[in-house]
Amino acid sequence: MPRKGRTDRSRSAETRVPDGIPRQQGFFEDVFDIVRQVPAGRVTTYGAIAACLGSRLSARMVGWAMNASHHAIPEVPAQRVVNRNGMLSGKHHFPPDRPMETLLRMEGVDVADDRVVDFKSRFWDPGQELAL
DNA sequence: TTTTTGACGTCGC
DNA sequence: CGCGACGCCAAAA
Repeated sequence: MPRKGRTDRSRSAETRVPDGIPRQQGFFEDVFDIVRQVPAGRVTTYGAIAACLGSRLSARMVGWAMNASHHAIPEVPAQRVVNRNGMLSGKHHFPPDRPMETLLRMEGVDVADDRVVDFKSRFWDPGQELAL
């Protein structure tokens, strides 16, 4: 199909549907989709998601995508995504009314000192689960 | 359009 | 064992 004169990059402004709902923007969708598949009470890491996407993407992109997760639909449980240390690195980015730590505790994940307790057990590998 | 940043990860010193 | 620098790709300014 013939590509219009504009570049693919500039579709950002056009990716918005008339309803006002921002459509998932490429790479973001992949990240959101994986995060949404993370079961409650479980956590995953940026690197795991990045690896699941093909390792070609850096873990940074995952974090960057999560930044957009706030306006993503449906809501993305970003609280279940932590760094490889199990630290709630993004808690500072959560709404004050709903701290990341609180959300995790609510799901049954014990958090102490901004770290997931027994992170290893709580870890949910998207690459392994989604490989089915 | 180019430049900077970004909720990380891994290698190096 | 602790701290520093680089890399990765994409989006926002």
